[in-house]
Amino acid sequence: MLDMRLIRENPELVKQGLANKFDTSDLDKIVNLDEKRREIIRQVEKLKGQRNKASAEIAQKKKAGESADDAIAAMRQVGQDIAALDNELREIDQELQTALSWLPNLPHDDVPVGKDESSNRFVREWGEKPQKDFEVLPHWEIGESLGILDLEAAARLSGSGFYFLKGLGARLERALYNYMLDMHIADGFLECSVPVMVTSETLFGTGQLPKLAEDMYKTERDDLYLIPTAEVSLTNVYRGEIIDHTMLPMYMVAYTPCFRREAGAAGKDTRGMIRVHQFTKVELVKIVRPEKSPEELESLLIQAEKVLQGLKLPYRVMVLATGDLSFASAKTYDLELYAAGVDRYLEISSVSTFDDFQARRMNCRFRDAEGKVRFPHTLNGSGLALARLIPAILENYQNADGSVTIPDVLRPYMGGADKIG
RNA sequence: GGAGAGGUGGCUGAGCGGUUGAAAGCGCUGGUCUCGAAAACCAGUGUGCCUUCGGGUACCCAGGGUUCGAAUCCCUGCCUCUCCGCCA
Repeated sequence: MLDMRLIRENPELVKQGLANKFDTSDLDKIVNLDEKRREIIRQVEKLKGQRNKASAEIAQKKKAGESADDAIAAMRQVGQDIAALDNELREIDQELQTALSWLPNLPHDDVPVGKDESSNRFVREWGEKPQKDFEVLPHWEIGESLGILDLEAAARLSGSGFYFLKGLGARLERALYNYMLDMHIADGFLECSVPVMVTSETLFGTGQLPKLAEDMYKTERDDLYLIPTAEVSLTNVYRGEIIDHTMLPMYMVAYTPCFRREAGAAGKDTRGMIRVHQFTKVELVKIVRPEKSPEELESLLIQAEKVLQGLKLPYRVMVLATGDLSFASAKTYDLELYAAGVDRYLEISSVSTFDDFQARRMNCRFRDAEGKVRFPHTLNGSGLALARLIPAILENYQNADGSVTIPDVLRPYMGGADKIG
């Protein structure tokens, strides 16, 4: 949620930000609703002042045993006027809140302006693409031939867009998330195990609702959504609360399944486990003091990179263009992992700062050392997505004989095994 | 799922439909005292909105309703607790 005060006082700045994000919301309408809202508040509060005064007098008279019938009769009309204005105010409030809830966050000044990913800017890269003197099979082929990935079984159970790992494949997933969790915990993140079904209020808080309703699974009977990312459960942990500044910065990490309908993605990445409806992910979330958030973003990015460096997987860092940013994000770095079998870069982590956009939607605040109540900044980053990591390992660590070498750092988690196959 | 009880400030906990934004206690902050600390005493201590910056107004789980007037009465929803049932 954007600050209404900012919109009111600096509409041109907000308009520019929205334009850079290629958002077409009618900001003038919002400014007008806001003005109308304040006008009604001025009127109704004046009447309420009268009413409160009269009520006190009525109470006094009754106490003194005098008749207050005249005063009561006189206030009857005022009471009706107040009710009418309150109704009008409620409607305008609702209209204004709805309009505000559809406004995306504003991008930072240093985010490249552009309508899609072709404007994303290269930041840095790490590692060498593996040189292979044989044809590297894509992960779905090598996975099937090693007997560790059974996409047919997954389709039998759930239809297209699911994966079924077996044996050392399932073990590899477990090794990966244990490796990642251990690393993040050692670096100060609080390990959390969280609900994967949440209410619409929770999804509103992080900005998935109202805009992304079509991209999520919903349990109609109970009105709960399956989370598309653990960001939702972690970030909302103090929704509606005022926390003490000594709790900041708060670093959290959780391993969860994630659920995405991938509506509108038909035809893209139809093979293998790169784009699926259910995948697992280790997610990192930070809640921090506003003045610290730029450096917290950089260190969060480094935290995600550390996983790939440990696994010796080559990647590049991109900063997303304004048009490629998600609804709630003010600035996002993508980590793109090179996978030799499909011969392309896969988005494996998205590291974002939301400024106070999510905190406002969640109404999550903190009391600073001076006792002042303020909105914190929230950030998150994948650390990392397993359904992209496993294909990259199966492809980049593939050997000519059809086996796959297990990265050094995972071997302790794999019962000492050094290769699959 | 069935039966019952209940949701009040950071916490505990009062609160006949009418000076109740809300007693009291605890906690916290500042002060006095002290070489310093503890104790004691004194003072302060919620959030949002509107504002002509004097103030005004709203909020006692949430949303409706009754009333001149609601923390207090009524309805709906959510949540918590106890007992039973079911169950990993």
